[in-house]
Amino acid sequence: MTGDKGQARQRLLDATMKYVVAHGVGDMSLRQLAAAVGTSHRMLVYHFGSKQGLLIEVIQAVEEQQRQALASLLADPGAALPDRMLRFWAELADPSLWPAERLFFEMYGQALQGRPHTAALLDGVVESWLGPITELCESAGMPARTARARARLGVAVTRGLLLDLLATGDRQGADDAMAEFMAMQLQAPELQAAELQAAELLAAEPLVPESTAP
Amino acid sequence: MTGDKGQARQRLLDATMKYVVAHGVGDMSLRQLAAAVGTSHRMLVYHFGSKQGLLIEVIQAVEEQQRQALASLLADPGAALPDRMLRFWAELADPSLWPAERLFFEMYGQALQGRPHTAALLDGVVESWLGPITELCESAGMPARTARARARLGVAVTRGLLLDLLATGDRQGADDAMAEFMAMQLQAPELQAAELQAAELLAAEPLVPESTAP
DNA sequence: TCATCCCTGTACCATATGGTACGTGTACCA
DNA sequence: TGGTACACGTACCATATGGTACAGGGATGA
Repeated sequence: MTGDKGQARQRLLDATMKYVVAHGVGDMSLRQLAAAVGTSHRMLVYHFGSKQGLLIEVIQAVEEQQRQALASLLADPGAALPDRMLRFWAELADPSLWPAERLFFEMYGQALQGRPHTAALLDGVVESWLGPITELCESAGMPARTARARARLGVAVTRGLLLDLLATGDRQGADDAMAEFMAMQLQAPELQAAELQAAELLAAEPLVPESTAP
Repeated sequence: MTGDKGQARQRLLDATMKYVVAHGVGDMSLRQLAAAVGTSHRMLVYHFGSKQGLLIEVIQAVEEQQRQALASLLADPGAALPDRMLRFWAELADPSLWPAERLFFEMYGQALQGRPHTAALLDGVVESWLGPITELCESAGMPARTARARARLGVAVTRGLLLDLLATGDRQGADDAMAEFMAMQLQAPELQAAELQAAELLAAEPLVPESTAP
């Protein structure tokens, strides 16, 4: 129809992304997908070699979208740090992004269980965010170690609250918790002494393993 | 062998839990499971009715373990709040619990995507923790609204850092971030003014949806 | 001894899956 | 005009899956 080399393939990949964002990646079969995107499963194998190949491309595309989201966080350097964080949270918490975030956590969970392709997802899943955010914190005047810990904490808070939001749908509750975190940061921008104290407590803690998950 | 009614069933359920904790629940087939626990897939269907039935029981068992973990958090009321939180984190972060936590996040991700059985997992996944922890915070002197937000934040931090830890294996980094959070709490136990300010900022924020996940 | 009940295994079935063989159409280039 | 490369569909295959029919095994109680 088009004739342009690779164009059909790209069209299929885009349609697949849409389908996967909407339906998840867990119980995806080539035939269902093909029917949904208006082709035959034969074509998917033709263009992507195998189901694995397709999944890998999808995951890479998701990673690419993440990197772009990160880049957008670093843009607009005019605004103050808390303001930028608020904007970022407001974007992430918007329902229009929920399907993509569900997909992210689904693939994250599968990757943690060692699913072959998804495993690569874990490589930079924390580190790639840490660098830039750490710089952000340092530019706000924090010492290096504090900045890194604070950045890590920020990523954790964001993901944890997103998990909450996706499960409960309670936007108000999640916003309140994020506001609390912001407030704590505004109130306690520097706290090397207390931080050191807490770290020592943690290091000296006797470990008492017990039943299970959080 | 035993003759006691229901005992064989319980044995299979226990063995299934072990298998599922170790291998995940995503690509579990009755035959693989049966081979791993030393029986035939026929018996699994016999005892649990269907694969669905088995999964439901497994998930209920996981939830039960969660409730027990929560109960253990509330025990030992002698220690101070930050100390108790540190103990709790030290327990959760111990590698012996990682497999169970991987399973938790895997099922969480599947539940977010609407997998039939797992969906029930989301019901109390946040709320059941919020109540007790909120009480904890209130008993530490926080006003009600702050306490609830702080509790929600605590759950988010814990789960977020656990996600980090499971992906990176960087115990030190996760501990540092948790210590930072503790320090922030010690430094800023009361902050109604700043909290309100942040909440208003968040409420007035113009929403600018963009690409994708966290 | 017989009957009953719980448990277990073997063999089987229908289905859905990922992947392949083969044929066709269409555009472009020589 | 012929040829080549890409795109696409139909039919098919081997396999693995969840679930079922059937046939006991072994213990308990009458």
